[in-house]
Parts: sequence; C-alpha cells; structure tokens
Amino acid sequence: MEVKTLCLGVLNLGAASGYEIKKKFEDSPVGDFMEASYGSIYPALTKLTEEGLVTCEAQAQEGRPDKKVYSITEKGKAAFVSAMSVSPSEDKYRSEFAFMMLFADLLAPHQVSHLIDLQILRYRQKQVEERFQLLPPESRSAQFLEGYGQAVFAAAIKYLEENRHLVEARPNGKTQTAAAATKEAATA
Amino acid sequence: MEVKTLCLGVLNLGAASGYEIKKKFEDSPVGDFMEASYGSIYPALTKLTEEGLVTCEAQAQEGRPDKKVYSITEKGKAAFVSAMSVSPSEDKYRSEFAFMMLFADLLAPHQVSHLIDLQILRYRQKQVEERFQLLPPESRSAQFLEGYGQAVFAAAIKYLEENRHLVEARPNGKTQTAAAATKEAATA
DNA sequence: GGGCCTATATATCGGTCTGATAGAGACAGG
DNA sequence: CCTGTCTCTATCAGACCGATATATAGGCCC
Repeated sequence: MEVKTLCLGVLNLGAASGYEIKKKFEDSPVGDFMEASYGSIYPALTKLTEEGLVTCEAQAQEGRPDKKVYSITEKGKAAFVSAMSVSPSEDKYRSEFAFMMLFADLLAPHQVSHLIDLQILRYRQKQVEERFQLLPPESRSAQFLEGYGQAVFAAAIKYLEENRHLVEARPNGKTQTAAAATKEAATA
Repeated sequence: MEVKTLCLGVLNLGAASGYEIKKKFEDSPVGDFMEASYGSIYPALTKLTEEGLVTCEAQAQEGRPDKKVYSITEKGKAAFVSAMSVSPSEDKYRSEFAFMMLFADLLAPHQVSHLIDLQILRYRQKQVEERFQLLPPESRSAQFLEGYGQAVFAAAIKYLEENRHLVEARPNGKTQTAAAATKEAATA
C-alpha cells in the first residue's frame, strides 16, 4: 500500500495538512498498523494534487509557514474505494527484539533480562496510551481496530512473562562462552 | 537493523550463500520477525566481504553459476555481538488488512466478510506451516521464538473470530451506499 | 533575560530497501 | 516435449525512512 493511498484514507475522514496527517497516524490506533514519514507524505500530497485526487487550500498563519489544508475530491474518493478493493498484502510483524532473542546465548544474562523487561514495558505503555479517535469512539470500525491492536499487545506480554525463562535460564548456571557452545554442540 | 547485521546473524549459525540466507528467513521462524530481499542481501554480502567481516569461497557447480559460500570471520562475530548490544527499535506490526477495516463501511458487506475469512486463513496457514529450524529444535532460543510468533497468531485469530461482527453488522441490515452514508451522517 | 525544550508547519536529501525482473541450467510431471 | 518449479547470482527503478534545516511561538526554570 502506497503512502498516497494512506493519505487518501485519512483525508477521506476529513481535511488535513501534511503535518496533521502524520500526527493522526501517531496518535490514533491506525498508527499501530500503518505509518508514514514526512519524507513520503509531502511528495505524496503534491502528486495527489497534480492528479486531481485532492485539492489544496493555503491558510495564512502568523509567524508559522502557511498551513496547506488538503481535501479529498470526488475523484479521490473513487480512487480510494478502488484501492480498497484490491487484496491486502500479508501482515508483517517486524521485531528486532525477537531476532536478538535468537542469539540470547551471545549476550550476558542480565542483558537478556533487561531486553525482556524493556519489551514488556513498551507493550504496557501501548496498552495505556491515550489516543484521540480518527473516527467517533462509537464507530464499530474504530472499536474493532483498537481492540485488534490491544489483543495482540496483550498476547505478546502474556507470552513474554510466561516464557522468558526459556532464554533467561542457563543450562549449567554459568555464562556460556563460545567455547562452551561448541563443546555443547559436539555432544548433542 | 541493517541487512548486513541480519546476514551476520544467519552466518553466525553456519556458512551459507546469499540464496540460502534468503531461504532461511522464509522457511524458519525468524522470518516471522525479520526479512530481507535479494536486492539487499547481495550488496550487503559484498560490503561485508570488503570490510573483512565475512569470507567468500566460490564452489564450482555443474551448469549453475558458482555457489558463493560466505563464512563469518572472528572480526565479523565481534561486530555482530557489538550490534546485538544496542537497544532494539520498537516492534512494528504492519497490516493493510487492519487499515482497510477502518473503512469497512465503504466496502460491500460480502467483501468485508471475505477479507476477514482470508485474514484468518492466512494466520491458520502460519500456524501449521512446516519449518526447518535454524537452530536445533531443542534450543531454548528457537522454542522461545517459535512460541512468540504462534502466541501472536493465535491471539489475532481469536480476536478476529470473536469480534468480526463489529465490522460485519450493519445498523439497518441493508447495503450502505455512499448516499445512505451521507444521509446517516446528517441525521447523527 | 537567557537558555532550553516542545509544538506547529513545510520541505529536502542521502542512503537503504523492496519488488520485479533477467538469465541460465536442472529436474520432475503430464 | 513442454511447462513449471527449483537453484543461484545479480541488477535497477522506484519507494520509503530518518535525519536535518528553517522559522516562530509559548512555557518553564534559574
């Protein structure tokens, strides 16, 4: 899914500037599933304007640069509905933390524990994070999305708490060196 | 995390060609959390060789182009351990499906149901997918990683099944057209 | 008042990564 | 025999991220 499509989606819910589009991703539950940087939002809005899918109205402001408020056109709405009709690509869960856990035996035990603590903390913060709603709170779509994220976060926390011993425990209670690992592999 | 680091990690578990590195991501549980394309793996291996972090040995093969088997050096191992010592970036869960659900009211009801069916099916396939292990199956790291992915998949499926009615149900039981949506918004 | 952080707001840019594509022989199935 | 799948390397356009620049207002601490 291109950033152009993401922008059309947000603008479909109401006019906004490039800055506001970014903020909406950061501060609403959509941000758990999709994001975009300024470096892709601004060029996308320019292209969308050229293609006639959005219109731009510059609002003069004191001090700050003009606020360019973008609105979706009928043509833009049609393009968005059309983009929503193609099959979505598969979900991607990217986690450097998980990758690092594969190599837990290269790290000192306290480092592993610290990483897991940090990971759980991050998920807990996501659970309590206050967010404004992109759609009205009573919207079923918004509820569905919010709950989807929360369900995944809760599952991750639960798993980490219940299974952290797998990577924290040491077979013989001492730090595993490269030499020890080789020896172990040989006997296995 | 750069692709160079991902390659070092895989090579740390055993020598491999660029092709094999890609396959290992696809066919093992690590692929649930990290991935890389050929377009980034091959240049990464070239750079790693230049930097002396890996060595390359070309094995002549009948018919096929030479198989370039890369092995990690001591310098490479040190670099990898060093890379594992920096704090991981936050997990990212990217889902076009979730984004589309925000706009469920723009889609025909049967399309929404179809999307959810497809999503559940994809997760079920991930649950039963046969994978070879990057590390020996009895490795606790491998178990931890495999379980982490499975826990998240299971939670996603459970949530989708229990809450799909939120986006499938219609307030008045009829297909919502653009005109109907406008009318509804006016009365709300 | 000075220093500093945060927020609003647009915009650019180097470097990185993806996804598609190409080429080329092997090997299996219909 | 032909088509598809597999192994293997490799490239490239286009998309995207993260950092940075610029400029101003407002709040906070000392």
